[in-house]
Amino acid sequence: MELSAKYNPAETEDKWYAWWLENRFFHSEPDGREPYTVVIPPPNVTGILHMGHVLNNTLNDVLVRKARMDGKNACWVPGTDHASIATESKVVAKLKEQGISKDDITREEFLRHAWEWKEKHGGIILSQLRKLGASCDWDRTKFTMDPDLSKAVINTFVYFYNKGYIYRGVRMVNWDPVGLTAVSDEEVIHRDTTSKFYHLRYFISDGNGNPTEDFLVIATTRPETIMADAAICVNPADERYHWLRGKKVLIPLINKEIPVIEDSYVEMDFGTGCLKVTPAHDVNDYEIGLRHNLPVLDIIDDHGRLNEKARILVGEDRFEARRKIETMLADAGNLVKVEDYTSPVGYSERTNAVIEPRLSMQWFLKMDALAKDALESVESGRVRLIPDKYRNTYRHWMENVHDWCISRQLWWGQQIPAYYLPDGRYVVASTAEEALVLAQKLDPAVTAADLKQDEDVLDTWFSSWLWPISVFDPEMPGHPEHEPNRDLAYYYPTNDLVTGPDILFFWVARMIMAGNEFMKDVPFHNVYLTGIVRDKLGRKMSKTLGNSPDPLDLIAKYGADGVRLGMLLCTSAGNDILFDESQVEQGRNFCNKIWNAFRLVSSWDVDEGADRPEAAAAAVKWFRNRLDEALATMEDHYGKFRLSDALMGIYRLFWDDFCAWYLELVKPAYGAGIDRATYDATIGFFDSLLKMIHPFMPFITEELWHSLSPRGDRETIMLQRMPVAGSYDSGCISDFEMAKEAVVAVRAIRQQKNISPKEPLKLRIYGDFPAGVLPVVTRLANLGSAETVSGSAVTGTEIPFMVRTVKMSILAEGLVDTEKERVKLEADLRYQEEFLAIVRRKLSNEKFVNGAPEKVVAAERKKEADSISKIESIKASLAALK
RNA sequence: GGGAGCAUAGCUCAGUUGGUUCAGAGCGUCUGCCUUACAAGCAGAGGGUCGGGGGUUCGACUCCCUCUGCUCCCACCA
Repeated sequence: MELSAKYNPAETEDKWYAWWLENRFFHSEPDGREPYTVVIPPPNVTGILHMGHVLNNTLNDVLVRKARMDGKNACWVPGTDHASIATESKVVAKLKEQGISKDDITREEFLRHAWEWKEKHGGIILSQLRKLGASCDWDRTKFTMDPDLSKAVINTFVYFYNKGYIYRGVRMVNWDPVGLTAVSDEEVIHRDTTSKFYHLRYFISDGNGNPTEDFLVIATTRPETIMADAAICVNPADERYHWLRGKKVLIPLINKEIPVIEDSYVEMDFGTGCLKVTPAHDVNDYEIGLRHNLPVLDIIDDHGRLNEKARILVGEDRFEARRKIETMLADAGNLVKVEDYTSPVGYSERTNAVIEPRLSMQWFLKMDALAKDALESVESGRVRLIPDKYRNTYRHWMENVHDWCISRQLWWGQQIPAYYLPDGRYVVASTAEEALVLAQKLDPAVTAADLKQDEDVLDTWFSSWLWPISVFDPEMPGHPEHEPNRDLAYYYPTNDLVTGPDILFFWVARMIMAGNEFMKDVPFHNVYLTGIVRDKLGRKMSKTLGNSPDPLDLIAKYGADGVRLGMLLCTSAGNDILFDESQVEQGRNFCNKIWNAFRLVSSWDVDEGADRPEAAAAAVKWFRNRLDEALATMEDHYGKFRLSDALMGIYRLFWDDFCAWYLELVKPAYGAGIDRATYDATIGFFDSLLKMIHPFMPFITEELWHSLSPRGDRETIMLQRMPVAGSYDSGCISDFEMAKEAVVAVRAIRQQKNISPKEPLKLRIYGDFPAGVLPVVTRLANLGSAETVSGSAVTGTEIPFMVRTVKMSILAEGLVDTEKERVKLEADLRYQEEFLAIVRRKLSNEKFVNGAPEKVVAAERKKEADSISKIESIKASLAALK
């Protein structure tokens, strides 16, 4: 069969993936083997594949495939996250397009739309992962809102409630006026934002609500909230304002009288030293309000608009109101000045809306005890963070954790299992039936119809923190006394988790908490934290910037193997990835290289009668050792999660060692057959190389592995054992390296002297050269002859060169430019003499000889000896030139 | 404001306890090649006083101090 000179991934990738699925090679069931378990960081159910997913899942797949080939029972559990706020906002937007407002429909109707949306878009990202080659056990696909997983979430809530960890209360929370829900502290992104600093004049009241001549000036960034001011606050130590004690001031525009209070919270040297206290709309002000028993007046509604309590600008958006009130204040004579100002402003991670600190009734989970154990899990090393610089960050977070606001004012998610009695009291239970029983203990008259379930749902992370447990046994969360089922007992704890550092606290830390709580064991042993995928210019890839390529386009253009390789080549743990399409091109080129190496080998015909050439024998011996060496290095890199190093090692092994040296050495002459021993060895090497490459490039390796030798119907490379490093002879490798150096030197001479590669050259060797690899030089440097001569008298018709300490020369009558050679040799001589002087200076330093380890000193002495012999050799060559 | 990290070739990065010519790799660049596996290729070459300065040491890319530049995390100065 004629093979194309270019590898065509489109012809192989879908075929093999379908075949893998058909044979259920990815499927895992508990058995006697050692398990290797990974759970996918569940992507948003309605999401589509982006470069971050490609990075993450490629790394995951490499680890899983490697473990599988190491003979472990590898299980990679896929699934999706319901992503309550992200999904809900998408559904709201889609309904809006259809002219439907969320306010006009019931919860049940909305959820019906949401589930439709989920059914329609929910599978997309998972099918995209298949394109990438991800070897997930699709039979185990889970969704965080599957009925059993949702039940686990509810049980968890009830468990922590009964344990006293969950409480309900009015607290200042981060309100997202676009998502219309509270979000947790972790979901707020602080960004420096330019705004204005308004200096406002508040007149002192005469006691009857009328302004006097006197006034004070406050500085604020939020003039639209002045109507909610409850006081003006100064530092008690601030003598400038002692005259204000006991006074009342009037809020501009609405002339509302508020007191002046003192609190050391106020910084005297910031702004004017006068702070307006607005308890409803600022976290600190709220705290001050509590201390001073100030009233709370909430003038901003859910959507971020001023409500009727503001008295003016009612119905205006907060930012619009800010613009308008500036003019109004100026007109009223209350605006002293406006300065430009930059300060951190909180934005919603999901909707990018400016967060409004707002007082509201929410559910919280106490974190201190959970965080303490989760910190210990990492500090003790039971969970290893890779790279470990994240341990510091992790510790800091765990030591400063706040209680977790777990309620969300959304519909898409697990509804909080709290049931209210008509009198306002409530009970918490897993089901309405159980709730009724509890409620009737409080009030025997209560009926099922009287009970009203809490409207809110739980934070998405309140379900995903159970993921490593609930995907195996959803009965377990909330029931620590439950006997783990067969799957959970076998697969838990999982081995490695690959995820981004941006969700270290959202997700990773909380999974550790849930694992400790319900399993009394950590959920995973290693957390490999990837970098963020950025573009060439270092900008984060994002939809809005439009700088993120569509992974599927890349796969179509370069093949999945090429994309995987391109991603992995620039990946070191924890560092950001500067992605560029040229890397994918490199990946594609590597596919092509492998493909063409195969084409070469497959074109060979074995000649059973042929003898093995010396060069081939040397090549086989060397490559056998080299392969073992490379395998040992590879294992070392895997052990340290240095996957791009492991890959690069294999890449060079294949391209340089195997293709450029080995194959060139064993390649039979055109039209000639190859001897059996060399052929078999080559097929064996190729087989090993394909296995080494397979975790990184699963498709092409499966394709070629099947073509390389006859295989059974259900034989797959993915279930072959990874070659194991044997012991190797480094002397053999070193000898071969010396032969390579000689070949390179001769080739360089050809280039310099413009000698065709086809012209056989005569080589002279002055000294000892490892005899076993001489045929290598003869073959690849295309030598007509190679003779070993004694002495060092190079004649004027030779071009001398050094390979390590061995002098060699090429006989090249008529091509030797004596003058040039002399200049070159003299330069070499000067270099060597300087080098020798440095070495001798070291060796004559007693402190060095006495202080340095023996090995180092011995090495220096060898340098000295080598240098002396080189100098002698160069001098002899120079003498011969004269 | 607090904390962490980074700075090595044109670009992206290795360099594991200070010590074999340890200053490396990949890509890119330059030169010569359509050589019967591969021009998505082959052969060869050039390129860095390891951010600046100081210190410890027989010896520093590696350890310490300092300066400069960048990044990230955390944080309630309105």
